Amino acid sequence: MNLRADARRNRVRILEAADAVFSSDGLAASTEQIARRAGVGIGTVFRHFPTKDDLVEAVVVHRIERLADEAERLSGDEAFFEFFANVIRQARANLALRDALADEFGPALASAKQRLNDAGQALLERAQAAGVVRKDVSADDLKALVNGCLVMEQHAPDPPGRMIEVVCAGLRP
Amino acid sequence: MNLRADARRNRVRILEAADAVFSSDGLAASTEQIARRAGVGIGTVFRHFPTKDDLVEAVVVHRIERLADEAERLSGDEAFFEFFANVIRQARANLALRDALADEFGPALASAKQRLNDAGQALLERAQAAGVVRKDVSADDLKALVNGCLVMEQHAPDPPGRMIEVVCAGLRP
DNA sequence: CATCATCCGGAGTGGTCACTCCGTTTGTCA
DNA sequence: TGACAAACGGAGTGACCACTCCGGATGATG
Repeated sequence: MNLRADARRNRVRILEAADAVFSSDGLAASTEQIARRAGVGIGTVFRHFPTKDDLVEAVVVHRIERLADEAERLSGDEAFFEFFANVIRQARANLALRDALADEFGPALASAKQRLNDAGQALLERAQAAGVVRKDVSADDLKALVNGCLVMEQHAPDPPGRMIEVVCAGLRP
Repeated sequence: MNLRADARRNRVRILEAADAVFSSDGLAASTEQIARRAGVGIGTVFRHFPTKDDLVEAVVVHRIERLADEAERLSGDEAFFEFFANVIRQARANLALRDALADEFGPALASAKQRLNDAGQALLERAQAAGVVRKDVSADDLKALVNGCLVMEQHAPDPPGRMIEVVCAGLRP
């Protein structure tokens, strides 16, 4: 299971390059672009990560898990709105995160997204119980709201955050 | 400029096929798929419409112009909300319209979209003057709101229209 | 009916992508 | 230091796309 020194070094380089490229260009960026940036052949990328989805997961899963962690740590009646705004803000700044939330990839990413969704659902229900969010919004609507609001923020002119505010206002009873 | 009889017939078939395919599969559908459905070779499609954008425009522009017409005919303080809901509802039912609103294509489509946007802007300003829409929303936000709400409706479970209501509620002062 | 411009069909071109294969290089360890 | 497993590099493969090209078919015309 121990990698050779050069393999270990290249693996790190590939992950750094993938993080940079995916973050700025989105997950549709080509594997070759990542290989170039890492100073490595394409074959090397595919030995370390046999599938593009594997590379995507290696780069993105921990970001989503951190989002879920942050969500689970929130408290208070307004926690849901903080969660919502936080997800949008981070995904707006990171195209890898944005694409990971919008599209389907490997199973590890799917379960991380499930965790995030569960955390969001808990906050949503708490907010609804506190009467700060309308009751006709379900947990299944959450992904839709997040992705839609993300598109709004992406297309809207500066200053950022206005669309988040509009949607959050619409979510109140 | 008069076409031969078979050319005229094929042109109609291609337009019908393109309308059907683009509407149900989106504008990313391949030209070959349309040729097959029209019962025609790919070469024939490209003689009538030298570029895929040309074909897209031939199918979609009149739909957007009809939306603009409807918008210009609206009146009353709630007209903006009717306009907004109408655009979303139609684009949700027609993937060609959805993609045409979201992405860039030829110049004819661009100017049709401009007309639609102008009509929307007029309604927005009227609504803001009447005090039914918050004042910190600009005309440039319109496309963002429409596209984002479209994504919401696409991802949200039934019944349709709930996301429209949330966003419209958020747009009120 | 013959002639010919017009139009048709679909194999072919060039581009991009994820992914593979194998000859070559390199780290490791006795 | 020599020998070998491990890792590398990048040309090659196959799939999909928009778009082209030209030999053959066909509708218009006198």
